[in-house]
Amino acid sequence: MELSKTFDPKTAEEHWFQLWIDRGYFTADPARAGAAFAIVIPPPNVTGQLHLGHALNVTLQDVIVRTRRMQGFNTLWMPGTDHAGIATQNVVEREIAKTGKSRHDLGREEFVARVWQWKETYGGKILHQLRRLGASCDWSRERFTLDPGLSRAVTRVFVMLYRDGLIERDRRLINWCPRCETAISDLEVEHKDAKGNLWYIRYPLSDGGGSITVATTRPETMLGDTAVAINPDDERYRAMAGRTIRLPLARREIPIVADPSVDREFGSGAVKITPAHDFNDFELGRRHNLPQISVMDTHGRMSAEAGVYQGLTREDARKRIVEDLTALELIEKIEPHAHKVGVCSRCDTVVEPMLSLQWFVRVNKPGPSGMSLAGAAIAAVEQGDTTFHPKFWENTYFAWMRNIQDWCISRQLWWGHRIPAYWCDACNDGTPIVAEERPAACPRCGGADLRQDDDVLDTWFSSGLWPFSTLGWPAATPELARYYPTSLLLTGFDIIFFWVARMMMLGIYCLDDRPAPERVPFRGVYITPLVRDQYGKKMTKSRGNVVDPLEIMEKYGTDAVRFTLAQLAVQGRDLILSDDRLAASRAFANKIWNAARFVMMNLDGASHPLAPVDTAQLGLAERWIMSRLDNAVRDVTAAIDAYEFNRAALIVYQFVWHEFCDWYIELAKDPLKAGGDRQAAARFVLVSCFDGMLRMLHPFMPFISEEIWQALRPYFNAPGLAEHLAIAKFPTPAETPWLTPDEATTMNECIAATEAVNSLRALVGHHPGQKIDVQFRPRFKDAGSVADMQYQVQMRVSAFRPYFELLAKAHIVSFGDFGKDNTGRTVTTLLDWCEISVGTPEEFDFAKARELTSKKLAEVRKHLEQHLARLGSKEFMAKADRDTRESTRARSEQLKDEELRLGVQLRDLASAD
RNA sequence: GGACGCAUAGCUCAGCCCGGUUAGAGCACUUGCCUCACAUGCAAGGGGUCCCAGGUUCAAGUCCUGGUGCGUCCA
Repeated sequence: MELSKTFDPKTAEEHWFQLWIDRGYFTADPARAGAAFAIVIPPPNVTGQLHLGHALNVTLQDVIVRTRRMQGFNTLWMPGTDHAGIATQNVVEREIAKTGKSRHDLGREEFVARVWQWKETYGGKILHQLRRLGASCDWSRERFTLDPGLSRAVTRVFVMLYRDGLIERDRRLINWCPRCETAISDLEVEHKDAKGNLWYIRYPLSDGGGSITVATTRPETMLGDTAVAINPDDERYRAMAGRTIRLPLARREIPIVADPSVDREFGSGAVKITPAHDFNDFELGRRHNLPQISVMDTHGRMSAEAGVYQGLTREDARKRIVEDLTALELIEKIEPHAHKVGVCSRCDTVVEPMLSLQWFVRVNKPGPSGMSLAGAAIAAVEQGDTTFHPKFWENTYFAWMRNIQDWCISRQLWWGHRIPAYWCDACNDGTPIVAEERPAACPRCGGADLRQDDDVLDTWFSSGLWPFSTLGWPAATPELARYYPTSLLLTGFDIIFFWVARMMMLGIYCLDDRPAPERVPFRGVYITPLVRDQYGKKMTKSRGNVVDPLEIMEKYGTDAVRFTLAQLAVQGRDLILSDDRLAASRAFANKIWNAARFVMMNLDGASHPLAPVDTAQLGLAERWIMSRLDNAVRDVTAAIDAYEFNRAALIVYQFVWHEFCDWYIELAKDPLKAGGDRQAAARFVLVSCFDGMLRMLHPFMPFISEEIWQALRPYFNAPGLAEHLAIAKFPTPAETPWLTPDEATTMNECIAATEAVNSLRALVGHHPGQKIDVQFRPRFKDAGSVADMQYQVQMRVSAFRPYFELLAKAHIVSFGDFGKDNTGRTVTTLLDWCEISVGTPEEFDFAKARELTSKKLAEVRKHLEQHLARLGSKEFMAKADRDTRESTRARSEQLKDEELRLGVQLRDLASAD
């Protein structure tokens, strides 16, 4: 079988992915043996499009999942999507709007049906995009947060929390999006810089004795003012506390109150208090028992409370009110003022703090366990039941959890889980009936006329259950027993609050029947870096610098994109993606492909499987590359275990390119031509090495590795060989070392000597292919005779001579005398233990060589001085540890010798022309 | 206003936790090679006040303090 000249990513990607799925390789079976390794995917929005954040997240998950699967773990990677309440509703509303209708025209039932229709048609898109990345999820278990099973879990948790007194309905100030017409959580509000004004408004005192000036950024809310506040320590206003003012335009009397929270430096030092439209004012109002007057409706228009301004938008009302106040000469001045405005993260509309009746989760109230939801979630991380990687993200988690506010979970939407609370119109009791199933009749009056609460739950409420609702909870399924707690969660830092924290709270609460460390939803949380563009900027739609992963996958191949992302995934640092890096990864794929072609070509005529080879009888080069492979395997395994994806990728890259291809393939060329046992051994090692290499590479580049592995598979001689690489065993290092330390040194010396000759070859300008004569000479003078030293060098060289002569395209002509220096036309380089000379052509310009040698000499002198200075320092000798002293002394000896030899070389070079 | 992260070659980044050879990689650049796996390649080479200032130490890119610049999150 022969491999085509170039690798075709597209064909391989489609073919192998389909095959893996058809064979059920990714299908989890809780009954199967092996320690469990489970990951739930952060469910993307059904409305989502694949972006680089997903690509990174999924690539890293796949790297770890594929590794664990190959290591024999019982692996589950749970895929799915969430229903994204507001986002999805918005998409469908926009669609309906094209026909000139609103959702209200359709009615709730019809509208929800339309959303489902939309979901069935377009909702699977992002999951298909994840498949194209090669995600080895158990696709047979795909879940959606509105699935019946998951919905049952949602209802169950709501009822549990309600009965435990941890959910309550309350009238509070919440963030309201007037465009989406729903409550949103604090986290769904983005704070943006805005240029506004600071209006200084004179409020006349009721007793006619002058006025007090307040400064505000929102004059239109003045109609809802119920006080003016000043700082009790502010001499300017202290006397006014307790007096009242007459609120302009509204003609109400409101008090002046003193409160230490008022910032004396801000504006005039006096502020208007509007408890129904500002969070700070709300708190202050509570402390002073102020009434709350809401002056806006759910559309953000002025309400009946606003009197003549009723029906105006917030913006128009502001204009009118400022005009009217101006006419009354109550505007003292207007200053430009930069401040932050809260906008809805979904639609960018300015959010309105609104007084509203909503459902809340009481996250700080002690539950049946004695701990609050937040408290338990904090404790779990403190105790190490769940660990963050990198660890510093735990600070972010703690900071937020310790300041967490009650969670407003109700949304005035139609798309989502409807709150399982029922109201009886007959007895009109005012308390809801909360139950998993709709009750047949009111338990209080027996009335059958029950109305379900109109609100739906925040989408994060259901995503908060994801790690166990997807496993079948509340039923006691084998999956739940086997895979919970999940092993790892990979997600972005931006949803530590939204999602991670909520899963922690709800997981610990729901799995209460287990011992403490088993309650948490995941043992580890790996926070993925942020992907930035090549200028280091965050990718955002508004910047227009969003890179479409599918496009780059098309251009470079999925394997190359995955490899690049893994290689750049450094813990705790953002990731900058550039075309250069992607191109380098594509070149890497090409390199591997061509190495495979080389091997395949040289297997021509070999038996499949290859005849077994006694590994103890292998040559040095063969055992050397096997030992390097083991080394790489060890390091890669450790790197993946530590979630150091960049290091793991680099190790694979270095081994494949700079050990296997650069050295072993070159070393194998000779035996491959030789035939017989040497050929058989080389073939065996090339194939074995490739096998190990591909297994190690597979988690990063699944497609090309599988493609090559299949081509080589017939030659593998192993009992119980897997049919496909996707389920083959991840390599482990041999139990006994392939090489003695001396043998390892020999190969290192061989490589160093080859590099030295190449360098000299380039210096003198010999053609790369030309075979050249070289001379080895002893470097150190020791107690023995010249003949002894020569003999020793000769012995060392003889250990690698055939390899060296092949690799360096060199012929060793002699082992010259030490001290008898080169006066001929040669150039020389120093190795640790010898020096090597090659002859120069007639026309060679020695000035170049002299310059090089002088430069080296200067460097050596500099370092020698440093070392001598250290050795000459009493303190160093007294305080540095013995090993350091020894190595410094040894190094200085070596440098001294190097200095001497370079000096001699320089003299020789000077006399050469 | 509070907190966190980052600063090393022209670019993108390792190395720092745990101080001690001549500070590395990829890309880019220069030179020479179409050497029968690969020109998406091979070989060689140039390129670094490790942001600044202090401190600790026999010894600092690495540890500590302060500063500057950039980024992010939370108010």
